[in-house]
Amino acid sequence: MLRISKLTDYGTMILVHLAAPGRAARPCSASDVAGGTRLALPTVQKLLKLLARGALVHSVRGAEGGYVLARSPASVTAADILTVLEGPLGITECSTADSHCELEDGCPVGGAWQKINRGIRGALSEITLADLAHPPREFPLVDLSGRAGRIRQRVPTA
Amino acid sequence: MLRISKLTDYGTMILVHLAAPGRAARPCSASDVAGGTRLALPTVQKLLKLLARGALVHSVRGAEGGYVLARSPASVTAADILTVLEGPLGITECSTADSHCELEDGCPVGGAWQKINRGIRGALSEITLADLAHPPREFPLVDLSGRAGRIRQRVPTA
DNA sequence: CCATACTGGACTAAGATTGTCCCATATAGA
DNA sequence: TCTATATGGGACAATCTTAGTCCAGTATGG
Repeated sequence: MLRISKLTDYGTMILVHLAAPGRAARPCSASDVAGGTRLALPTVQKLLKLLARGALVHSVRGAEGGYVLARSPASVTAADILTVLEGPLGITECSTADSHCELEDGCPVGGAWQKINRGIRGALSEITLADLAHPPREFPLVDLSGRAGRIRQRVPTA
Repeated sequence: MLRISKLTDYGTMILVHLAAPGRAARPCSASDVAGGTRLALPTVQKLLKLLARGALVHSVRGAEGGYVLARSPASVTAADILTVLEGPLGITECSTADSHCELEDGCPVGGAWQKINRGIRGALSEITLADLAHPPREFPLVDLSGRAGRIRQRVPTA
């Protein structure tokens, strides 16, 4: 629960790939990224478009084109990524957009969700892409579950 | 994004309803709860079953039966509620159950999700049902969005 | 007994998510 | 100029999840 979508997870992987040192020099094509992340090409293409539209990566069209990180890894937070890939964050529907709540008045719960929301947003804002990209050791991995893997989309054949 | 399901939102309303002072005395039937919360009866029944199975409410069968809060409102956290209604919490699939990640090794992102996970869990553990039930004023409602309503299921007719 | 209520599960409809593909456009280099 | 390489912007179907409803079974107070 409270889960982020797989696409978002993939998108994060892509950003991490682009954040690797040296990749800021020349653009990295979608194919390159797909190869490097072992994600399926069409999916990578889709995600990169989204990331470009969200201004997290900069795109260069044409031959020799590709994608480059738009900002420094340290300045991109997890909250930024989630916002771009999943829309404005909010735990309940009401806490995001223009929602017409039929019980606005007698709804004492809303305020608390907002507080929780802020807590979550805080946690998401503390992690930057640099943190994600880099050190596997910095996070104790206290492990709420016993496993640290992640389900990945299997690449068809190529 | 990072949204909780409507069912969870409804479930929280139900708990808040049951946490009202005086309701700990005699059991409250599903119909009562539906009436009090303006949610549809079948939905309330379903949710109450889940809450009972999760040991958040205690059920009394037979005539004059119903549901009573199993613990004091102050001892039930939002994390408890979410866990019961949406299963073990975890931002990514890998962070919850037994997932077989095909890229376990070269996956530097996992650890960071765990950290984010802990931040979120912390935020969720700070809010109790008592907070949710009670004071509408205690939470500043800094308002990340401009609205504070919540979409509710419309009761058919009755 | 019988009306009241919970228990467990099945079931459908609706919606969101995933993953793929196609065509238009832009550009580097021969 | 021409061509191969890439992105841009959708459309699209398959699939999974969510939401909501309903029914047969069991327990219990009066």
